[in-house]
Amino acid sequence: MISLLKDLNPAQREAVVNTEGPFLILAGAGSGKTRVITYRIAYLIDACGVKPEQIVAITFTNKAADEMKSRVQRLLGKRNVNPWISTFHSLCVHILRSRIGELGLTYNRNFAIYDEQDQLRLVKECLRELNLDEKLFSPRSILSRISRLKNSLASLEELPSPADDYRSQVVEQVFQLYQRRLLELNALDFDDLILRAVELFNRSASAREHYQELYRYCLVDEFQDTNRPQYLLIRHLAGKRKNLCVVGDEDQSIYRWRGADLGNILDFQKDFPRATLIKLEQNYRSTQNILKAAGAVVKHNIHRIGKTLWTENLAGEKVLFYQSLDSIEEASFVLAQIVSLGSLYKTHQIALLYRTNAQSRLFEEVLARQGIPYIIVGGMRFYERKEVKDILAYLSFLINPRDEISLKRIINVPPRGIGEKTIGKLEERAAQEKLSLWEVIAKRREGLSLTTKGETALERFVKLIKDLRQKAAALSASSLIKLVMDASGYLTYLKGEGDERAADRIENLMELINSAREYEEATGEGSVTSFLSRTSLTSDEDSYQEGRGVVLMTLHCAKGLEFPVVFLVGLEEGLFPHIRSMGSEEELEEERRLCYVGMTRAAQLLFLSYAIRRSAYGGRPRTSEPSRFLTEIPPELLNILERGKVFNPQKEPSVQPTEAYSSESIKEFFARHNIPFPTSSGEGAPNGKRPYRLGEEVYHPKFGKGVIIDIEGEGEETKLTVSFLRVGRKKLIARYAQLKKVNDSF
DNA sequence: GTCGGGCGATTTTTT
DNA sequence: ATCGCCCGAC
Ligand SMILES: Nc1ncnc2c1ncn2[C@@H]1O[C@H](COP(=O)(O)OP(=O)(O)OP(=O)(O)O)[C@@H](O)[C@H]1O
Repeated sequence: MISLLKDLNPAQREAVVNTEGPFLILAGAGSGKTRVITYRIAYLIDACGVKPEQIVAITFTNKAADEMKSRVQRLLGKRNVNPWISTFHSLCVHILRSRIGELGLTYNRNFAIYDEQDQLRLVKECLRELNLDEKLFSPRSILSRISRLKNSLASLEELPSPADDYRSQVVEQVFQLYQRRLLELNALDFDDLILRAVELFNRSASAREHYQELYRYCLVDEFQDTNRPQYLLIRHLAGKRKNLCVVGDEDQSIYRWRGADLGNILDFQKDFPRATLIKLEQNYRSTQNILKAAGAVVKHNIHRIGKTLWTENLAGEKVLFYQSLDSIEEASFVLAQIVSLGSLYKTHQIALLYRTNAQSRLFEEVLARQGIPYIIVGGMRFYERKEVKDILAYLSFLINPRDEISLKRIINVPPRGIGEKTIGKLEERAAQEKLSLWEVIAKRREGLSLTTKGETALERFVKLIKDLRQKAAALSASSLIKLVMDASGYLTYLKGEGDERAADRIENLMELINSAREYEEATGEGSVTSFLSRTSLTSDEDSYQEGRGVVLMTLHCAKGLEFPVVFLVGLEEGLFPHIRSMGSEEELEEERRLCYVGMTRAAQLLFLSYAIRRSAYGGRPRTSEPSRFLTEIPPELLNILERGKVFNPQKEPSVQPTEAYSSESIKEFFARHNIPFPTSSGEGAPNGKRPYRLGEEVYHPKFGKGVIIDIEGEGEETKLTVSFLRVGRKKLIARYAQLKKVNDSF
């Protein structure tokens, strides 16, 4: 334990050895906040004799939780020690599965957890019931407003203050019905998990005292991104002991869009007036250049407290910047650069970060083609795939007969002749007689003038469900999944489709069985409910194993992680900052913080790239200007790579930056590996002098370096649109503009 | 009444 | 790529 403390600086040590009472640690990126949490846990167990199960640590993502678990494990050696380390949501599910009865509502422990798909179905159902037109009130936006409303609430017992405009009134109306339905369906959405846990602690002294007694030490990472209900939960857990340690960085607050509230930091200081405030100012992660560049970007935020952050690390390379003509070239550059870094870095030391999940596709393709191992974190989630969701919906409905959303999802999947009309009649009766849909289906279908076909189909469906339900009790999740797939005819149905798409789906279902089996083996937990919890709470199949390859993920996912090499791609206005976040200064500042988070993930090398043209899903390519964040980095911190060249870190870059690249061009690289290189369409003036080409790099005495993105007219009349790195897009007349061609590397 | 094909609109970020 | 919607086939 003495050796533990050697790895800490004095400020960190203070935060670790003072184990009693409230602590607030505010500090910049890479200053060792997470290290404080992990060491504090280890110290509590090792030096203070605290029982591991008396400690609860909360992180923001499952990845972060896993990471923290293994770090703690490592600090404590081989001893098998299990403090509770999880996300807010997992913790709440854990609490609610054993105590939800004490809410005094009609919930029971087999409650379903609704993901966004389920939520949308429910919102649509509510809209229909309220005779509101989906066209006028998009379910998506209603849902997001409901979520915002809920996350601003102290608890679900509290009614929102009445709104004055019509739309807000509609939202509140839908919200009320939506919550009532969730209760009827014995289901909770993600927000409810927190809110109902808070409500449980408000209402049940016994539950509250139980957990306060159990969790004597409470630690929270990424505190800046907690929302109101999460803060209230923490406050409950801290109880009278107030052994609460929270760490955060307001510059890394990137979840305000889902209700994260910096006010929590102020409230913490109000609610725990004797809290010790600790600031950490030394960054241990990044090179000076990376840190300076990231700091320069985030300084452009006006609504910011500001803080000191310095490092003893080397200056390192400048931030490397590559400007490509289109997204394909960007992917090619990244691929070539990763290959050329191959001698210095292992693939798993490299991360590829982007703003939106959709951007991963191209990179996946080039990496796969080249045989470079990679893993994708998040994105198209396994448990959200249609076929997987379908089977999980069967499970959910078997376990929780009130789960009508799942029932309606699977009642005619595979198609068994129970169509819209039939379901309509059943629902009508359910509403009239105040029965659940399933009760009507199972017991009260007479006299509904159903077709013979519908009637027999229902008869068989009822038999199927009753049969499955009877067997379910004795089966593990994996066996039940297998049984459901066979008995429901789902597998046969997919096999009948016969195309490769269906083959993929079958494979995914086999993988589902597998993941259930692995879960059972890893946890010794056979219950279907607990497997269903897991599928709702964790996004990835256990695909995220360290050391498996280049890590591809969104910037949001990367929070809290660190990599020797980071590629931050798609730095274009409209993409990053994202067009939908450019509406207000607040949103823009959040995008900027996201950029700061991304840049500060890098320890040694940071590559930024940008594509002039990019085609969105199927549509025509759009041209865009470089992200404003690029222009916010002081030029002297940037090393602008020439098109077609990769950076070669073996040469000494800080002396002569322009000579720092390898002479192997990307083109040669592709030729060597026999990959067709994406070409840009050549256009330009035919007469006399060498014409300008689209995508060509030029230099303007006033505007600096830029790339030609459009050419109009011919000869003397040629007009060029040039995207300049520093000043953005300009239209120039070729004859007058004193443009110099920079080079012709392709 | 049900089902499947074709068509158009639509996707930020996550638990 | 996927979902909702519309239309024609059974
Ligand atoms: N006192 C220290 N001595 C040496 N290395 C340290 C020290 N404190 C932290 N580090 C290292 O610095 C890096 C960043 O630490 P950590 O992830 O805990 O920072 P953080 O503040 O949580 O970062 P962020 O907010 O950016 O996620 C890690 O690699 C960690 O091992």
